Amino acid sequence: MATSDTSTARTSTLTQSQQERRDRMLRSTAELALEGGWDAVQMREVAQRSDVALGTLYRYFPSKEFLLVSVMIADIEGLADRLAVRPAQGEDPVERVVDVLRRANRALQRQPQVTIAMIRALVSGNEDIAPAVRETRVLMRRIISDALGVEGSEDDQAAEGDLMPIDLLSDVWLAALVSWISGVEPAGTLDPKLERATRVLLG
Amino acid sequence: MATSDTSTARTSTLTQSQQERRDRMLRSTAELALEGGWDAVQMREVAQRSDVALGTLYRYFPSKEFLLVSVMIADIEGLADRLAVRPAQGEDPVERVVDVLRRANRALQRQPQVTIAMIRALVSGNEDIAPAVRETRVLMRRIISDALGVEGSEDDQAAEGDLMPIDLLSDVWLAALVSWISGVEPAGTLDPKLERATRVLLG
DNA sequence: CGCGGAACTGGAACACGTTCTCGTAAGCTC
DNA sequence: GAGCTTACGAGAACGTGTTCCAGTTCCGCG
Repeated sequence: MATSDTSTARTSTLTQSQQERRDRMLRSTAELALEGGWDAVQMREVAQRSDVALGTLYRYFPSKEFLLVSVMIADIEGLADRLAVRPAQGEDPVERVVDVLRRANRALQRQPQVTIAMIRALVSGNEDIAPAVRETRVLMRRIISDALGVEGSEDDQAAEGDLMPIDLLSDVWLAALVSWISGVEPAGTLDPKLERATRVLLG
Repeated sequence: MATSDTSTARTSTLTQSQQERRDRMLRSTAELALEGGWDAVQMREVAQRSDVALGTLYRYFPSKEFLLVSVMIADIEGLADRLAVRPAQGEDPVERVVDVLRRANRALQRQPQVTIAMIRALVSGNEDIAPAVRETRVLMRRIISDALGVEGSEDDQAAEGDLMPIDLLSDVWLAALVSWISGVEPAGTLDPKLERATRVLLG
């Protein structure tokens, strides 16, 4: 759903070739991040691999952080699509959330260098990417609440019901990722920690 | 306690003049961050204000992030000292935690530019500052558990009792700070969010 | 005191994110 | 199709974090 929607605000004003250019840049970024992490994602190199001038890269993505957060958004949308196709396992809503978080973390840890680079950009504090960062946070929350099977009405305005535990859980998720990329905790502690947190917060 | 301890590992091997140099550099950093935030903390400028050569600055603090995290550690230790002198208010342990977090946030928000710069360094993902980052996380957790009046034995090994809620709360605290510096949430939402989180997690 | 090594200074040099300039190509309107 | 506007390409240029180097000072030790 997310990838095939050609009428969104972001894609509507781009020609075909522009869309392709944008995709190339995102792909090159992911490639470079996969090969050498944050340091390997160098703007000149991204531009070159994408057959695009440096200035063009900056026209599409006004900073390195913006570029990496954009990759992250695309990644999360991909994850959301996969989750839509094959929803979380389990009868118990809590179990489903645990399952989803595990799958998400597995995907993230499969390419640690990429994840680290993306999270680093996400929390960089760069002001000009605030909307993009907000979007990732919304997506993270949505992944959790979808798995939980939230009973709220259509408009996300209402349904204050029990949003807070979800908010808290997504905060814990973010903090866990930050702890990981900061070298404070090894990757292996992510899942157990989040599983316990899920049971405490939603159980 | 933290500031007057002259026998710790970090300070024991430094001469008087070296200790003074180190203090000057930390002070200059805080000054510059106060004036113009992250961008204003420029290594050449820090060195110049501290009457120190650039190379010397780098001998003491191997990166800009390390420098700012060091300022943060000093800050938190100062806060811990103030808390030791005038402990948190309230009969109820949960209320005390709420109170402490409020005081901490007030201190942080009084100098938003400084805080933003410090948090940005804290979550930078820079590998060579992992120990320092770990230290700040320990200090943050300690502030919470002290306020809560944790009943564990002396050695922090044992007392698994209910450390997790404290861990979670400190994670939420970090995530809230990150949300703030990322421009995802305004500063004003920090306190209410943390207060509700505290009640949910510790209540 | 004299000496050897570590610490410090001043400054050049390097790397990479970001900006700017200028000429060319592409797409839109009449 | 002609002209106008906007996007793009190529590359120079700038700023700042970081490293490096040659010379100097400081400090402990014989």
